[in-house]
Amino acid sequence: MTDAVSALVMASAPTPTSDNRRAWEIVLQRIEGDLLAGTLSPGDHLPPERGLASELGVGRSSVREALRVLEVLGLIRTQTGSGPQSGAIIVARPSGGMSALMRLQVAARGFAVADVVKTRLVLEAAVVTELASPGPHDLTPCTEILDAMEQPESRLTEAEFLVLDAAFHVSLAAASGNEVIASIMAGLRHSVEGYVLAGAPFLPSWDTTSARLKHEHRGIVAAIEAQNPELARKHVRTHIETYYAETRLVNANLVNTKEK
Amino acid sequence: MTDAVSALVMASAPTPTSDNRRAWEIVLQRIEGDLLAGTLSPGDHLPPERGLASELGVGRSSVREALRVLEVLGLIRTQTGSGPQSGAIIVARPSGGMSALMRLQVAARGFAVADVVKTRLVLEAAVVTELASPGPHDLTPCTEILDAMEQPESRLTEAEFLVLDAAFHVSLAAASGNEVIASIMAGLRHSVEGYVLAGAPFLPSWDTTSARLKHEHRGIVAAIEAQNPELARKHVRTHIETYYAETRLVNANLVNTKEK
DNA sequence: TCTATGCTGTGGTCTGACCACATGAAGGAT
DNA sequence: ATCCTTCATGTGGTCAGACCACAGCATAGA
Repeated sequence: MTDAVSALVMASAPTPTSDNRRAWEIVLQRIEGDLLAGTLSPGDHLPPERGLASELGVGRSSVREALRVLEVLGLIRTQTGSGPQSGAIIVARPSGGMSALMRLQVAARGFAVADVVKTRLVLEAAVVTELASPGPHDLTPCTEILDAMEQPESRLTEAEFLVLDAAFHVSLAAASGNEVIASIMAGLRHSVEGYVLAGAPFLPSWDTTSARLKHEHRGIVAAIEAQNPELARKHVRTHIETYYAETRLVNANLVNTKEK
Repeated sequence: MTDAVSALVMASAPTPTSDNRRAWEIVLQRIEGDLLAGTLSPGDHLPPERGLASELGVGRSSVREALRVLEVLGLIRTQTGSGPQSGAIIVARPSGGMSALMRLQVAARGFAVADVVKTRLVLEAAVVTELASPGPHDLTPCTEILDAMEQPESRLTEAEFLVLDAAFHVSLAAASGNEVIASIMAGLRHSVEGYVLAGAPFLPSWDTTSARLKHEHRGIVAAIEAQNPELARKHVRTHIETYYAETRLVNANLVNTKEK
């Protein structure tokens, strides 16, 4: 369809007509512009909602719609009260926004769980490849999480275990130093957390599964520390694919259970 | 810090106290729940804002804040008027939300441009590897975009060319059949589009650069069609890294220009 | 049968009001 | 002088009501 392609080019042309933007978009663009211009930086306060509204000539509710978007996207944090910590503050924490986006897209069938898992595989393979190559990589946070998972006296529930499992994988991505990949990993992992957790009680043996997961985690870390990228990738592949196969089985069981 | 780890576990515990959720979160969770339960599916209409508000016992403005979030995240599309196309409709288009998220995070310095480029590299290498392996892959949309880029009579501006360039890379990801990777690629590409476009006029020769880009695109497609994953990855790596090196150079020039 | 007109319900926006909250200044007690 | 209590202030969070623009549809008329 050359029509579609030409439409693509057309869409990039600016519309010199009247201001068709909705009021909350004006607010959003203003803040984005201030960020790009350096007028606004992480740690800075946004103007009060009422001030922003009168300054931009829009209603306070429109300002609030824009701020809500920024909050969900992980750009700002809001707090009531007075003082230096109150108001809306630029924070730029992408993980939360990424998680919300992916979780909702999975819920709305925009993202297939299988694609989420495949993407995890691609990214985590790249992460361990990077970590297994020479360089200043600090795996301390990762191993600390593994230690916590293996405390026999802590009697972790399935949910707690899975939280730590997610944290381990995200910490690997964080250790690679790529904030973008770390955020995406966090989003991918959290987006399917509900499915994994819902299926846990239906596993043949949670003890067996969790023990295997813990063992595989150690294997990944060992391969990284041995600077063996191929082995690390292989372990990651096995880890995630087996995990997913069990999850898929579990979901099938869930469907069967519902149908009964 | 074992403290941090234990805090992680604590955070997963439910809070049995009063309902601390904000009103718009109630709306968001309601819609997410309906999606997960299958009550709401892509193509369905959301209840009218006023009805949702009274049903959930919140104000209409709170409902609107939640809907605004869903709209930016690419889950719904809203339209005024009456009839079957009006109201809020579930659409589940993740690309727009991904682009908005990443663009704003780059603007707020939550994402470094270098990390964005590295992530593109990782994902696009995986995409071409997949495409170069046997299977039913339709590259027609990709080559049509390349055709449009090479029309000598179209006299594309830099902006139009870059739009098509972005579309080509996204179409590759889409051809691989992984919607998650395709959305992320779209987001990554669009998040840095402003930087690339701003630097284009400062390139030594736009004709030379664009000709090289077009040639490299053909090389990538040729390697895919030859089912040569290694060559395809190599071309992708060269393509993106050279592109980024020029962009970085351009940004340095921009800084120098500003300092003069 | 076709056309024009107005009704209806939708999202989009603004205004004003009230609340809960955290801070910090003012004032009183020690 | 120091400490504690009290309250004024400004912030976000929320709601109710009003109005607008718009798209469809039913109705009445030609």
